[in-house]
Amino acid sequence: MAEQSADAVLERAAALCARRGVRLTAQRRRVLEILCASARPLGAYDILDAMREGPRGLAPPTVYRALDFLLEQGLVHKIESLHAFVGCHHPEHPHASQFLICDTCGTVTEIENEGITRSLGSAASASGFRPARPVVEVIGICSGCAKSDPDASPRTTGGRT
Amino acid sequence: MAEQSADAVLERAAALCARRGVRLTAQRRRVLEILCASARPLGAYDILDAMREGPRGLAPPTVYRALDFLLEQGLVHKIESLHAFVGCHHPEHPHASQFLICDTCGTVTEIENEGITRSLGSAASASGFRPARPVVEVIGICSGCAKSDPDASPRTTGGRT
DNA sequence: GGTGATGACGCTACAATATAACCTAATTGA
DNA sequence: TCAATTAGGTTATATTGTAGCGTCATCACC
Repeated sequence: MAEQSADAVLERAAALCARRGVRLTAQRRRVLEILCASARPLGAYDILDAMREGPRGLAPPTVYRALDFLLEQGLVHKIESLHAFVGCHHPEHPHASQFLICDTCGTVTEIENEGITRSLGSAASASGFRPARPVVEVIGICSGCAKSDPDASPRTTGGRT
Repeated sequence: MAEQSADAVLERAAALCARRGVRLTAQRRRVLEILCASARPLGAYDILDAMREGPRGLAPPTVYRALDFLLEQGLVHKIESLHAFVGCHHPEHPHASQFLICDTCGTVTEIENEGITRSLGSAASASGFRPARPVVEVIGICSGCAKSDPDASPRTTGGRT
């Protein structure tokens, strides 16, 4: 996510980890760095490739372990419908993960919509369901792409899944 | 989904397809049947196994092709966070797909919450985003599991992804 | 400074999910 | 009936994610 300086995000992540008594090791930091430097979500193997550009050859478990850590700490999010990961902009406070995913240009926008959060909560409690991890991913076409191609239709099948 | 007679669902699916002029072939019907008979979401390879119990040996593309068709027709839904599929209860009218997924017993409940739909819509339009396919999957613990084990904590990592 | 416990990582192998590509068979519409 | 279209069979392979094990680093404590 390039909208904030990656440095700033990294710095805040380090502070957060220190405060929580967990270790932001070199590998974990590197993965976070790569994710923050990307404007779009990256697959685990994309990250792996990026890390291999350095000296050493790494294997998938290294990346997945770093991602597990970063997910637990709320420093990155997983986009389930893309099998991909993005850096989080505001890891300081817990929040639902809600995303707008452009099917044309691939950019992902994290939103924090109180209405969605509230509706989800009341829908869950109406059925006695105890929510732990909400996944909200709206796939569609972002305003930029809609403008440049007003007739664009999503690659995604149907509209009624 | 066993809450409605699978026969009834199948019958309505056939009628829908006829009305739409698309073909609910034997393979497609079989996949839908298997999904409707299951109380829980099934992976593509689970379906494949179930289909292999008959005479012939089938390959993955057969199942994935049938699933693509059923998804397009809104007869099944994909649960992104589980890489699995469920039959849809009310394919007649288009609807957002919203699910409560129990992390303990694995059951998936499809809900249709007007508030969620509305919030998603307004959040999207606020950013000029044209939504095509909303993915709403709340992972947590269902009321039944919460009752039988009040301290159950989700298998899912963290609460703050 | 040792030392044992724990956590992080390298590495190999493999499991699970999904698709490409090509060909044959069935169905449709004229 | 025949050409066009759609569905399905088959092989191979791509993509995503884990298990399991050994080694090294770090930390708490003596």
